[in-house]
Parts: sequence; C-alpha cells; structure tokens
Amino acid sequence: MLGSHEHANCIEEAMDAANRICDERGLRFTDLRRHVLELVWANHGSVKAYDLLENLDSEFSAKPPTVYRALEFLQENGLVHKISSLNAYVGCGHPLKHRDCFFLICSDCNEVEECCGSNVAEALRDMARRQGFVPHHTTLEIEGTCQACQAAS
Amino acid sequence: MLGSHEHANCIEEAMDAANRICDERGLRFTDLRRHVLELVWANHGSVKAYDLLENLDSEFSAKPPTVYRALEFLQENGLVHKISSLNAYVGCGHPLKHRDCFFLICSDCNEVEECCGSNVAEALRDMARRQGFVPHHTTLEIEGTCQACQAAS
DNA sequence: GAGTTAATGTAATAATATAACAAAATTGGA
DNA sequence: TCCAATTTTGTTATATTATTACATTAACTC
Repeated sequence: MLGSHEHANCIEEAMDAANRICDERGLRFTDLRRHVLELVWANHGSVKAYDLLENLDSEFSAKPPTVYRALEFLQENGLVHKISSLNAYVGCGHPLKHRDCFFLICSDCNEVEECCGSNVAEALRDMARRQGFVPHHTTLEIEGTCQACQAAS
Repeated sequence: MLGSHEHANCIEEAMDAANRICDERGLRFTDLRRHVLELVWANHGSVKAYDLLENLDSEFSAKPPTVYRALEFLQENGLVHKISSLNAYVGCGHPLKHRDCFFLICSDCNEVEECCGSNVAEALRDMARRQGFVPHHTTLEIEGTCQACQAAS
C-alpha cells in the first residue's frame, strides 16, 4: 500500500481540482457528481459501480443509471478512469495532464497507482507509428504486487 | 483490415498449433474446445462470448458455462486472449511465445492485431522496476485506426 | 471393469451496463 | 420575472456479461 498518509488531503485536492476544472469549462459539478467523486476517492483502490450505488445514501435516488451517468461525466472530464480489467473505477490524481497514463494495480492491497508520461508512452507511439496505426485510446493496466506488499510478505 | 488473404490458412495454422500444444501438454482438445477455437478464428476481429454461444449449433448444448469454460481453457493455454476493453476474445497467432503481447484494435474494421516482444515490453519492465512493482499480468489494448482503414478513408 | 478424475450439461442467478421516457432543475434570453 | 430550451436526474425495464452449484457423462488409470 501507499505509505500511511493523511488521505483526507487526497480527497480534498481531488475535489478542489474537480471544482476548478468544472468551473473553467462551464460544467455543472452537481451534488450527485461531487458525491460520486468523493466515494471514488474514499481510498486508493478501485471502486465498482454497484458499490458506489450502495453507498449513495438516501440523499440520492440511486439506481444504476444514476451512478453510470455520474461516472460518465467524471470520465469525460478526466476526473475518473475506468479500469477495464477490473470493471472498476479510480480517481485521477492529476486530471489536467493525463494523456498516456496507465495503472499499476496491486492485487494484494488493491491499490492502484496511476503513472503518466514515462517513456512507455513514447515506446507505444513509436510502435504504433511503425505499424501505421493511429491510436485513439490506450488501455494499459498492469496487475502485480506493489513494493510495500512485497516488503510486507 | 488486413490484406485480403486466404484466411482458411490462418484457421488451419491456429488449429494445428492448438493440436500440438495440447498434445505436448497432455491436454484434451475436445470437440467443444476445438469448435469454440474455430469460431474465435472465424475472422480477425474479436468475438463476444454470447455470439459464440449462438454459433455453437445444436451439436453442443450451449449454455453460457459451456462457452466460458471453453474460453477459460483456451486462455489458460495461450490459444485465446481476452480483450478487456471490449469484453471480447481473440485467437492468439503465436501461442508459444506470447509473453508481453498487446493489441492494436481498429475501431473501423474491428480487426485486432497482436503485437509481441517489441521494446514496449522493455519500457514497461523498466518502468515497473523503477517503481519496485512486480508485474504478473499486463493488459495493453490500443484502440485506433489501422493503416488500411486510414488509406481507405 | 471399478474407481477416479476431467469434461460437459443444466438451471439458476449474480454482476455489469444501457435504453427509453418522465420529471425536475438550471440556464439564458425576452 | 417568466418562458422556452437545455441539462440533469428519476424511474422502470431490460440487455449484456459472467459465475455458482450441482448433476451427468466421458475418459483415464489401474
């Protein structure tokens, strides 16, 4: 796992960033969307749509479309990423520069680390170019064991 | 799309390889498994489990577990890969050396090209090592437009 | 050939996601 | 301010993807 940290800070930063982004783009960061984003950020693991659904308390009339629409909005604006290999969702830690990012998923502690802009992205671009392939969207998810969990075992 | 080719050859090669692998490993390449693999190889696109189900004619009593079990067997033995971002499956073109492979998915013609062993894999290993992360399984799926489809448009 | 293991059949249901339409809230002008 | 247009949310239903659990059949081992 990530070192024990004041996770409230992570949440707060994420919400601040979301506020700013929605503000700049003239988007409506509604209570529902805010609430879903907070739930996604409840920890550093990924979250399943139906778990969000359960945790949207009576404040919202939570049916599946409620959650999926909020997630769609958050994804479109780079605040949340979908982890296809898990059918789950994670908050984006740096929503303004998340091109070519990918995910290290620890199957021991379930935490997900987002990585961006390394030379992995470059190698991918090179490879695609050589194949004459124009990429639109890349899904790169690496399941394994994180450093902390190796140390702990 | 891939150049027009005698696709029967692809199927035949895939079946031959599967036969050899199952033989070497003492696995039972049953009619059902063979039939599912053939259906997966019917074209160079990815195939959905429930489409396979529909196409398993009356020769097999096809219920979902029938298909998913066959797919599981084929995946375990490297004959088929799952494309997580599509919830679909593709035949593996070189089932004996498919470590670190990834997929170029054309959203125009739906064909999937499998790529292995480039320096993308190396960049990924480097990155993981720097993070102290031990990878077990990598999901790398790139959606975009293939060369042929660009030329055609 | 009997016992064991592996594979398949079958029914039910779980888990994930979307379609279609109604109602409410918000926005932006007249 | 009020109206019309748009966006968001509510609601019901259903589609899609996948698994559990248990029964039956087939294959392998001795």
